[in-house]
Amino acid sequence: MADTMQGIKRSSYCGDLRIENAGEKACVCGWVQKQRNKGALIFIDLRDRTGIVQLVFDENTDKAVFEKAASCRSEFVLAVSGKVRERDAKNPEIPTGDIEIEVEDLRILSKAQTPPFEIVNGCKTAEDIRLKYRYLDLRRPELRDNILFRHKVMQVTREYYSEQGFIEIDTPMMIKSTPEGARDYIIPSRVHQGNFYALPQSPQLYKQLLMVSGFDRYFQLARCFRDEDLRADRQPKFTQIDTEMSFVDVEDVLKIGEGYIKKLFAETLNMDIPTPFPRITYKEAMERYGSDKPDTRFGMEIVDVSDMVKDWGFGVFSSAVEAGGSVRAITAKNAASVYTRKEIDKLVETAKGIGAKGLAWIRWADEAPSCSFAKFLAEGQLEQLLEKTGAEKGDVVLFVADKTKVVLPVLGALRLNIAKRLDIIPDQFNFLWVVEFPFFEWDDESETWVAMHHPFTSPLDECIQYLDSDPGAVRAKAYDMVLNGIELSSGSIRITDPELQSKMFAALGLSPEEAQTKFGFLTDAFKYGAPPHGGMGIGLDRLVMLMCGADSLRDVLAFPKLKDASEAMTSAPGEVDPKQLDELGIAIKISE
RNA sequence: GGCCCAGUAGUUCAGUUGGUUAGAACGCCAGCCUGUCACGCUGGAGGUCGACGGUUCGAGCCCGUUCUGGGUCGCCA
Repeated sequence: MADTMQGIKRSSYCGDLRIENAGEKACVCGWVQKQRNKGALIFIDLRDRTGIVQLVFDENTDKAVFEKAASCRSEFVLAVSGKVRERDAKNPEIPTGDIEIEVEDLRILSKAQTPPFEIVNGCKTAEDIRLKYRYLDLRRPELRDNILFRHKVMQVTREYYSEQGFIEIDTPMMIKSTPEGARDYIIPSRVHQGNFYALPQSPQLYKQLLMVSGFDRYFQLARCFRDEDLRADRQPKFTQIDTEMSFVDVEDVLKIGEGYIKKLFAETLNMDIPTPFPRITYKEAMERYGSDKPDTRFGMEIVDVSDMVKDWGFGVFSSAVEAGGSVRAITAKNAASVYTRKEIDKLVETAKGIGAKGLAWIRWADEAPSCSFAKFLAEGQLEQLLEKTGAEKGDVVLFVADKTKVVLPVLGALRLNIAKRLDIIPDQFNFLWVVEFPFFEWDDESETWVAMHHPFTSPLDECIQYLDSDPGAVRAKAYDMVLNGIELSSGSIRITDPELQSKMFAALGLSPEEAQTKFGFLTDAFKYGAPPHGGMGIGLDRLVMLMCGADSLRDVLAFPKLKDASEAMTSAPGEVDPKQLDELGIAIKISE
């Protein structure tokens, strides 16, 4: 039988004891990190969520307690009482290194099997094994500290938005499924057989209704769900710091967002993030970085050489420009030593994988630059290209010629790929706003315009005139907060004018009837007095991940899902009792 | 769904040209040790080499199929 806590009470966390406590009696509880048996002297490192404290047992003090200590193995759960004393041999490596506890009462509250991996930082054990024993993995200080940090972030978040007059309001988790956007997780209804709720992808529509109700400023640490394939930075359930404000325009929303980041970094990492954040339009972000979420921690910006090369007679370049596309380049400084011919060939394959037809390049390693299309160039043209791209000896220049909507993302992806390889990305936090997103995006598959953000996004005032004539030119009051190449937040000013809203639906090819069925409850609400409003949702998980320096969302979530959206410990999802299915009127048909 | 990478001891890995009984480190178990803190020393246990099939006198290694895990593209308004 295990010992109990009868008659004792924890007086302190392990990691909190200091030299000032020397001479005091203390009772601590925790897990055995390590037992070191010296023969007639045993040390045990006891761990809880605050850290580690050393226990000491002397054979000559109390034989019975000593022998009990000798039986302790890793991960046993102990409660000990004794005297805190200054150590003979101090350990400057840990905060409690000046003291130890001379144990008088030792309780073994729970024995433990040998864990399948060691509970230590820098654990190299494969992640799937650690996820199967997540409760053990979470004992590791680095993971534990991420979870504790996440708690701090959530606290500061609530504090900031409350201070700014935002009201925290829950919105429903079981909502109506709308076929827009990502795939929904759906929940069958028993009462309404054949009907389904959906888990929310975001509280978008409800928070807009709250503005109509007059709450004016709303926030929520909202749980959101999307049934799409997972990535290191994508989980099926995620938490958004969801906000909405009334009587505002773009400036007001961005200012609140910046203020939040500034306070958060100051109070959790003691870092000053300069505000306002740099702003860049979507168009400029695409043209300079080939991405709508640019990583601005390094240069290697895209250069347009279309005008220079279009008449040079090199078919690959000239035909791309003639077809309405462009020829653009990036210059990787001092890359020639890493990017040998063979490595450049790999880059070409990478580029093809992303959608490019090929990659032209100049590699300037030796005295004379070598160029993949040298034989098509006339005297002096290579020099012109080198000058235009700013290339010098030691550099590699890469060219992509195609439709511009292929060229830019390909170069953007190569830019990131190369920067990682060359290890030139400094460790810093570069926040920026990407603004003026296009409202519409042409979808090749359905051959229609679709909303890039969502159909309630307000166009820029000066763009409304193009709605009918040139949808592609319509820019929106939509903005993203970007940190180090990751989209942290997305938001917009919404449409509240019914007339404008119907025009947007029409431009998206939605008939008034369809619009009414899908979104009627929102547009109807707007008929009763809707304040202008807008907001944003900040991805809490991604934010915490970046602040912790973690590589994966799984490192900042207590119980993440695996790549196939299952859960390692409970192996959810699982089958249900046929009776449950009967009540729901559901029959299972496995598709091939 | 496509592509790439990896599966050998509890864990992390090595394993040469296909050749005797598959190794190391950590962990685990036992013994010794009064100031350790990555404790030390001695000894020990621990393997369906992911699975199936094939080639071969002989397969951890070669070939085929398959399973599992990870990354990535598609997808993610």
